[in-house]
Amino acid sequence: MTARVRPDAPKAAARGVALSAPAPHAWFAERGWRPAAFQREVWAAIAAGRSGLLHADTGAGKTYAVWLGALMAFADAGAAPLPARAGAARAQPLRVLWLTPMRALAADTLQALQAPLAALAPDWRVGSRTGDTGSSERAAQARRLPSGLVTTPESLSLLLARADAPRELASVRLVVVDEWHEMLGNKRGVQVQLALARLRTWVPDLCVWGLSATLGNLDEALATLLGDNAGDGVLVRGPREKALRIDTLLPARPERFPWAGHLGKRMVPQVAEEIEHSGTTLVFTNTRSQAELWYQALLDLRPDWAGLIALHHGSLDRAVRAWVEAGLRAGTLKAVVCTSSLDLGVDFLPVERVLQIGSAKGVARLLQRAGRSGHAPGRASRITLVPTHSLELIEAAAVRDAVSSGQVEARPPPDKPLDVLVQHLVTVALGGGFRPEALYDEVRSTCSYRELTPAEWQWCLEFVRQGGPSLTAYPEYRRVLADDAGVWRVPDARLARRHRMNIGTIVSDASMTVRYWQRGGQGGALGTVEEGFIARLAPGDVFLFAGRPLELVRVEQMTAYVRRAGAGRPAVPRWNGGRMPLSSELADAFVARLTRAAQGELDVPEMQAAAPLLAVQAAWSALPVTGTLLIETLRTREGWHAYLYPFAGRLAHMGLASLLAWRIGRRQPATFSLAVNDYGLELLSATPVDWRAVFAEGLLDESAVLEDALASLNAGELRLRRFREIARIAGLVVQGPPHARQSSRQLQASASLFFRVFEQYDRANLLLSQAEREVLSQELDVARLRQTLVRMQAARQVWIELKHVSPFAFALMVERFREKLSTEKLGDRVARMLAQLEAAAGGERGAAEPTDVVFALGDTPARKRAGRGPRRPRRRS
DNA sequence: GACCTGCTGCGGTGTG
Repeated sequence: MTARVRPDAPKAAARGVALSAPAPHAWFAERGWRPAAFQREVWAAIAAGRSGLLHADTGAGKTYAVWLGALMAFADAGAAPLPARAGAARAQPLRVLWLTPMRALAADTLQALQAPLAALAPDWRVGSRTGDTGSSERAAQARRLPSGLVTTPESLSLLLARADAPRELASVRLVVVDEWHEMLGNKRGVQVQLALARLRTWVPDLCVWGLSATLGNLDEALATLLGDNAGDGVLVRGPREKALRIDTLLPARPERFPWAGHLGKRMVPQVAEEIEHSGTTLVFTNTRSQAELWYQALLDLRPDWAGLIALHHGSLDRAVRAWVEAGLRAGTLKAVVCTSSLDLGVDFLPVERVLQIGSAKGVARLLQRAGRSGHAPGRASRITLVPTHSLELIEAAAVRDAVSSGQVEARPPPDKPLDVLVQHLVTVALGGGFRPEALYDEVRSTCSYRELTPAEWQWCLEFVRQGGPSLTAYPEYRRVLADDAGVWRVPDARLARRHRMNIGTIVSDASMTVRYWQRGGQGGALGTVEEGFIARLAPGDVFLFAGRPLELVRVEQMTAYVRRAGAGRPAVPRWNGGRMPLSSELADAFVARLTRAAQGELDVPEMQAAAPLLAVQAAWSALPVTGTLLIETLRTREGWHAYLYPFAGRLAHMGLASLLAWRIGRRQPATFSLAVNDYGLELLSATPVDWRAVFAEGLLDESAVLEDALASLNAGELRLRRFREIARIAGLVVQGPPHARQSSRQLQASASLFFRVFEQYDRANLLLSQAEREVLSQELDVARLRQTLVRMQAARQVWIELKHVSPFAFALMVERFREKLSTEKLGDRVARMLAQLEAAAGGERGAAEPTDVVFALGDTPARKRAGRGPRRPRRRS
């Protein structure tokens, strides 16, 4: 193998990487491959035994990953030249572990690796191992692992739990973590960190490489991947991102475009038009029910597209989704309406257009989705934003600004989640056992646990030894015991099986399978919906799911049996999914846009389309711009309203709203209704509040924010919810085997029981405090909340006494009505509000009376029936 | 009494 000096690697040189990289093997040369600079950089680093992180933008990642996979063959060849090994009788032992976050990616990766590996290293066998792996392959792997193994973090943990793990895994030379950005910020990533620490103990000079898409904290991503060895890591950047085009589908009549709402059905005809004139299109929506509704709406408009457009989201059965994916690959589908379920995964070459309905909520997500189009080399990616209300026009302009200035979100790794550690302890006890002192050092070599205190460590040991003080009486919580030699092991095969069935950190929602009803047998599975939704239906009711109206036939054993239903007005399932807030990066770009608009700069089509709304906002109130805190107050029949726009995302706003309400309530008795969205929040009191006086009294003080936030919310309920997940991960409650799985309701009940027991008898239980920490950081976004308070204090306050509900306030008002809907359908009510607002906005501004909307909202059904108009406002002095 | 916000991802069963 020849070496070649590479003159152009300033970055690598700065970090001290060897400058020589092997030339491509003849097999590659014959195929015309000329490695790019960054590929050589990675290659050289691996040849030098260094670890690192390769960052390449979406769309190119897969390809690079494959090259990296080929590189590992060369890395290994350093020890034994390829030609000599070609005829080797004995296959290589496990050399390379390749981790992917998705089973589907494992299959793809394997396929891509097979040809180059067969040519370069014929004595290598490659295989994959995921939950999909068949029993014969499993049996073969139990005898002998392949030389290159593509697997998931969970399956790797299962490998670590094998008694022969130390011997079997000691031959590993290189671990590649694909899509590291997907795992870095969550507990799956923590599980990967722990597994890597384990492997490093057996293989001190283990080479570890991460592959990552665009990320705001690349250095941290590298450090987290490598733990204590980070000092030696190399960060390699791929070529500058490919051409990316972000445009917006502007509403036909911007001045009539709604100020609130999220479905965006008004845009259906325009979207259909775009689909009509494009190649294969992905239509991303933010929620599963929104995907269902959009799919239906498109079909209603274009019945001739039946069979040409499809639906894809996480609650659909895997077989259904596989069919859609195959259709995409084959290019037989014109469009697919989907959720994040198609963010990752198979490279769909034929995808030409990507449409994003509603806010993408973050820059990284937008880039990820844009990257799904124009996958072929030399083709640009294009994403078209489809706003669902007027404020999203501004967001569209903002997100493009953020992309061009490289403002991408960071994903911070979780801070020592003890549930994951507890699970890992049992895994390690199964996989050959451990000595606490040595394992403590190993665990602390990871980034997430480097601050783990001896007391916390002891607590975890005790917890796996006997379940902590309150569970000592139960044998199933005596999971790990020290043997005579002082090695901690799992003493019981039954406990071992129980643990293996519970490995992993993903905890799913309570859900029920939906199946076609068939006499004398089970019909095909369509997917899953939440138990709570089905519970509200009676047999005969119709709901929309998997893109078709279904009639509920009966419910049996966690399965809802259905048949096709005719036309009608179906219900749409609701899933209590995640609640992604607008990212700080995007919010900042949003405010920057408003600030420029306030200076008269409307230089892009989106801002021009938003101009009517901005004009009304400016005339009736003011634009919330950088450095100011806009506080709108309003007096209606409902009471005393205050609207604030901190732009901190809905999670922080929720915390902030309840915090403010609670602090005001401490000064004077008051009850508040709260409403939040990603832009701001509303406080509404039925009794008089002197807002200015209240805000003057240190209401925005950021000290004691933790205590106040917890006190102000129903923190108990939030903590319990969080604790349920923790209990599953820590192995306190287990699902049981697939054939006799407990219902999620049962699981929840037992988790709640533990919660209460711990609260009463074991207050020091660290899993309880972890639940609290997770509530604060993940449900309330406390760091952002605190930051926001600081920023609000420093800002200049702009007080506006509203006469009309301002456009920004309008969205919040709608939000609140969603919560407590009475006699009127939300849609009707919003439509009426809109009509009146538009009338007010369209008429002579001075002439409009301060009535309309606000007071119409206070209209009672009785008055409406009596045909009387809205009551006149009772004006305050 | 419906509802028109709320994403994604994995794993296990068996033994000659």
